[in-house]
Amino acid sequence: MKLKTSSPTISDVAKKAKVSIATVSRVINGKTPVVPETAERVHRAIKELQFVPRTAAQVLASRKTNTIGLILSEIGGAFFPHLLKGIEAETRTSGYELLIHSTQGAHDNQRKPLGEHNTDGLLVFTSSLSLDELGRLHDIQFPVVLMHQTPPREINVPVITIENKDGAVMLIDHLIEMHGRRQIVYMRGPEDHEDSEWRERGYREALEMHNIPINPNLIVTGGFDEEQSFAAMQKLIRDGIQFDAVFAGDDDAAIGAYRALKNAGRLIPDDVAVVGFDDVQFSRYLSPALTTVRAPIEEVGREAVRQLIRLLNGQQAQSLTLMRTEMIIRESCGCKFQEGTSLSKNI
Amino acid sequence: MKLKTSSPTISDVAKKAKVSIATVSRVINGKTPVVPETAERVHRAIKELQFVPRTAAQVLASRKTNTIGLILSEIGGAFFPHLLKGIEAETRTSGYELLIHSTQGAHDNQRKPLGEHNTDGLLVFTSSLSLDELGRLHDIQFPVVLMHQTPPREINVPVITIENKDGAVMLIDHLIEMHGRRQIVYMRGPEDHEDSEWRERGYREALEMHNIPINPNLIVTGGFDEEQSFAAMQKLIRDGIQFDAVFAGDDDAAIGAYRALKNAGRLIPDDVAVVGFDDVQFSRYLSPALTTVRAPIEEVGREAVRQLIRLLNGQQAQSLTLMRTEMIIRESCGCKFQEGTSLSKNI
DNA sequence: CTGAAAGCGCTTACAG
DNA sequence: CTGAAAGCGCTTACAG
Repeated sequence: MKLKTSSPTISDVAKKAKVSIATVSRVINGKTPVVPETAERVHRAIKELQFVPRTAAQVLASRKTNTIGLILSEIGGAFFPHLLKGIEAETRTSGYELLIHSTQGAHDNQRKPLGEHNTDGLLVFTSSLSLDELGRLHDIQFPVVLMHQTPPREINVPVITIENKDGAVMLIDHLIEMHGRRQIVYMRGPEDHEDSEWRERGYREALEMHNIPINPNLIVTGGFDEEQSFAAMQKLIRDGIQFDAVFAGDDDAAIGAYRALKNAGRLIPDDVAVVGFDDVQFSRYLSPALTTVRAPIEEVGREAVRQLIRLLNGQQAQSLTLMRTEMIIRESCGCKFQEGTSLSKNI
Repeated sequence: MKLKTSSPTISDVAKKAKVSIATVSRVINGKTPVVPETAERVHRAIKELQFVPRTAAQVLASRKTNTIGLILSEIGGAFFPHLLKGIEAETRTSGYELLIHSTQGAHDNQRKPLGEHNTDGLLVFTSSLSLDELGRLHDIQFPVVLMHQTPPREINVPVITIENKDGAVMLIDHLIEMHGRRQIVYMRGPEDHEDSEWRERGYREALEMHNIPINPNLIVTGGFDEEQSFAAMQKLIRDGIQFDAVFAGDDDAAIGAYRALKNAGRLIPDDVAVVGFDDVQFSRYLSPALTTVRAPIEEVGREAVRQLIRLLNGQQAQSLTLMRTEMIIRESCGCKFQEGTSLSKNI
């Protein structure tokens, strides 16, 4: 005796349409041809019973989850919405579902929130997955695409990332050549953050090209974070270190730098030029509007999904996709624009 | 003969640990007592085989997905990251997974990306779910919590929302009483957006309280969107409508208003005061810093998850949770602050 | 505390 | 084009 409390199953539909469950399954999946009249009966039965196939049963039987997992360390930060927007859009148009998990810094190797047990493939942003887990997934040939992180050489996993070094070089060149700055602070991102390392490399190379010696006092840690960068900038000022420009590492850190500089009564850009990296939403609205490098973050997300789907389809994926960056000149570097146009020129 | 290419299953573990699959299941779930030595053997087998239980099989057998679904209309907008951050955090600490789907405005009633077939309960932001679908879920008693949307009376579903009207009244009162503004524009949000309707009600009531007649020319549509609000504000200016203040509807719309006003050479706040709603991340960084109402968006997300989990546990949920809003006075209303402190005072 | 077995609700060769 | 049946990999009464 069937309880009427639970949702209808495929057998209920089959009974009502007077066909086998195999036929119901076929009209739902639409891959195998079914006689139109029969299909019509099935459709009616589905509608009347308000039948929705249980995903778990489909997944178990078909061994396809139709779901992509996204693992990142934290949801906060102005960077994240751009990334998610691209990923979500591309995932949706591809007909996949999106499962999101934020590790919040803690790699707990015990529970595996996202993996081969509940997704068809994984998108991983920076170092949000332990190397052990990454290695394990690689061993079982589970599809994974990395964003803004290069795997160890023995792990061949596609990577999508951006031209960090070139971007940094453009910024530093501009500060030196156009605005005559020579004492430029670099604010590092979090430990072991690849973006940060490449940006620092660009910073160093650009200084060397202009025969400006690297001053270790000018390299501090801003953590790609407003608060941390605020504190770091305050300390720099308190310590009496001389500088005439700041490469904040990213735009979030630039905000912290702005705040510390303004609190100390330093004028931006007259006393200190400030540049960021990423060109997140708020950057153009800062006062002064932030000169930065535009990272095609949304496109990184889209491309990561595309490559992952290639993998899911058994196709070759591109092992490295390096996206171009572009300098966006606004006012914080010292360039002048007419009042009234500043808000609109880069939109 | 078992193929070695596929991942290990619970039977592989059972075999290796020399127990039944039932016992393996029990040590994994930890609910039923198991003799320590046996459990130890099972744990070792799991580790050696790198066994991860297939979620689909667990879900199918246990009839619990352990997953919460989030449906919203769009990922963009400065509002969204705050909401997601709260939802994600609370979901994670509760041990649930989070499945996200954005409808992008299109209600396709055919495919049901999120529902009873793949989640234990649903979080719905504004009108991203059709009333039909909402009714269907309610009929089958599927747990749903609404955010920023009141359901039809016959559908009793918990709602989390904010004090929109009070917030709007505070803003308008402030503009009138502190800054002597009387020709205040209100920029509506999208069609049928409940937040927008309540804010408009607050706007109207506050004007009436001060015996200022409502001027229909001053009520336009900004769509809670930068571009749309930019266009609306431009049209207002082009049409020669007189006004000395703008209540932008939300902070995204305030940006559009800023841009249009600056392009037209109107000074904010001297010529036109501007106020927003939400207090999203960038609001304090605008120039001039935006006076707005702080909506506890992240907390709305957290509370929605909490209420949903009550439902999942068979407990009563609160049918309406109304969150307090708070006015954040910065500079765009006409209040003066010393240069150098403006960026930090509301952090 | 443990095992045998039924069952969760689908998909998919296989045969016709 | 369609059906009977095996199987996907777990959980959970039931019995002991």
